[in-house]
Amino acid sequence: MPTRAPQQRRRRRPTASGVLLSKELITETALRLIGEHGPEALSVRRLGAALGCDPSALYRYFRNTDDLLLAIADRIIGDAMAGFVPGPDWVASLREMAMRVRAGYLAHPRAAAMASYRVTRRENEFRAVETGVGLLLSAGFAPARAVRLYLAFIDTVLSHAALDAACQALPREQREADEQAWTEAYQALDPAAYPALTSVREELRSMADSSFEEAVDLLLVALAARAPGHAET
Amino acid sequence: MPTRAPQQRRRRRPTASGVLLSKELITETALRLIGEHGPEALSVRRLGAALGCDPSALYRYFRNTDDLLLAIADRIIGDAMAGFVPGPDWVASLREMAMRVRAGYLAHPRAAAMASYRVTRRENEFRAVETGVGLLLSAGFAPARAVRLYLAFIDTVLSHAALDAACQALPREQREADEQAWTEAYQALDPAAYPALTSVREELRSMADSSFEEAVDLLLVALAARAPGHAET
DNA sequence: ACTTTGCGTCAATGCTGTTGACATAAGGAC
DNA sequence: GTCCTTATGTCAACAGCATTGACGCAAAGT
Repeated sequence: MPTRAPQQRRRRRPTASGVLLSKELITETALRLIGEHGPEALSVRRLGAALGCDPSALYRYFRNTDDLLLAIADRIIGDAMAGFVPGPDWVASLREMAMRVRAGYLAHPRAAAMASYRVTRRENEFRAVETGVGLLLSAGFAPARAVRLYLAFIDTVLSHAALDAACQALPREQREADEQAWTEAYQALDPAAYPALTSVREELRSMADSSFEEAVDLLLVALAARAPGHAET
Repeated sequence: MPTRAPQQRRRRRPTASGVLLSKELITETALRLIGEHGPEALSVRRLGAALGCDPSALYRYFRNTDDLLLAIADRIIGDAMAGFVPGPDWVASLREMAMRVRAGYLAHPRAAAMASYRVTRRENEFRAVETGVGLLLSAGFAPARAVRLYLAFIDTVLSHAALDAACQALPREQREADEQAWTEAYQALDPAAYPALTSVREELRSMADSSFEEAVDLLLVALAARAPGHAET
C-alpha cells in the first residue's frame, strides 16, 4: 500500500526525446512559448512539440488548458511578489505591491493579458491577497471594509496593468499608429465641434503614455483619506 | 462602367432560407446570439446557422472574425454614449459617463473584452474624449493636468469595465469556479500561515463581486479633492 | 433579352482541445 | 534478482473551429 500522498509524483518517466516532464517545466516552457511567439502560439500541440512530448501527456499534469493557464498566471504573481516584505507604511507598501504587479505583467505582456481577470486559487495568489488585506487591516479598516477596499485596489492595479500589457503586446505597427493618433488625428479636429480638445491640443501627446502611476496614486490618496484616524476635512 | 462606389452593395440576393444579408443584420444577430446563448455561442458556424446562411457567406461582409468584432464594438460604443449630455456637476457627469461605458460593455461582454484596449480613432471616441476633457476643464484644471487626469480616469473606467466584461465573458463553468474559490479554497487556508485572510474569512465572499463603482468613486473623490478651489486639508 | 458579376453555397484544409485504449518502464516488496 | 503494480508517455480518433477556392445562380445594368 502506498504511503505517499496521491498528488506526489513517484515516478519520473522520460519522454521519447528524453525530457523529464514536470508542472514547473511545463509552465516555464509555456511562458517562454508565449513570450517568443505570441499568445496564439500557445496550444497543446505546440506546447507538446516544444517540450518534446506527445500533446496528450500534458493532461497528466493539468486537467485542461484552463488549469494550465491558471498555473501560468500564478507563476507570474509569484515571480512579481518574490522577496516582497511589507513595511510599516501601509500606503507605501501597497504602492510597491502595485508597481511589482505591473512589472510582472509587463515582463510577460502577452500571457498577462490572458490571465489578469482570473482567480488562480493557488499559493502565490493566496500570499498576495494575505499581504494586501493584512496591510489594510493594519491601517485600521474593519474586516468587511478592508476586503472591499482591497478588491477595489487590486482590481485597479490588475486591470490597469493588463491594459498596459495589452498595449505592449500589440504589434509595433499598430501600437505606433495608436500613439500617433494623438498627435495627428486628434490635432486635425474641427475647433468648433471640439472646443475642449482644441484648447488642450498641445497636451494631447501625453495621452499616449501610461496612466498607471497616477491612477494608483489617486486611489491610494483616497484610501489614505478614508483610513480610521485620518484627519477629516 | 459602374458609377457606384465599390463598397456600396448593388445586389441583394436572398439566402437559401430567404434572408437578405447585410452588415447591420449580421452585427445585430451576432449581438443577439451572444445575449441569448452566452459569449461562447458566437462562432462563424453558429452565426451562419442563426442567419440561415452558409457560414462562409459572412466573409463577403467582413474580412475575418476580428473585423466583425470591431464592427460590433463600434456599435457598442455608439449605443452606450447615445443621448448622454453632461450636466453642471462635473463629478456626477464623469460618474454617469463611467456607468454608461460599463453598462455598454456588460451588455456585450465578449466583444467588449476583446476590443477594450484598441484605440478606435473614430467619431464616437472623439466625442467621448471631448466631453471628458471638457468636464475637467470646467472643474478648473489647467490643460496639461486635465489631460492627464482624464487619462487616469478613462483608463480606470475602461480597464475596470473590461475586467468585468472579461469575467462575464468566461464560460459559465470557469466563472462559477472562480467565484466559488472565495467561499471554498480561500476558506480552507491554514490560519497560522494566513492570519489576515482568516480574520476576514466571513467577508471574502464579497471578493466575487465587481469593485467597479467603488474604484470609480474612490478615483472621483481624489479628483474632486484636487480640483482648484477645493478646500485643502 | 443579354451580359456581367455580386454573393450564396459547397467542399476541403488544417488548425484546435480532449479522451480512451494501450504500452512500457519505474519503483516497491520480498 | 524477480515480480507486480501503476504512473505516465504514446497513439489514434473525434468533434468543432476559422478560413478559402471553385462553382453557379440570379439580380442589376444595358
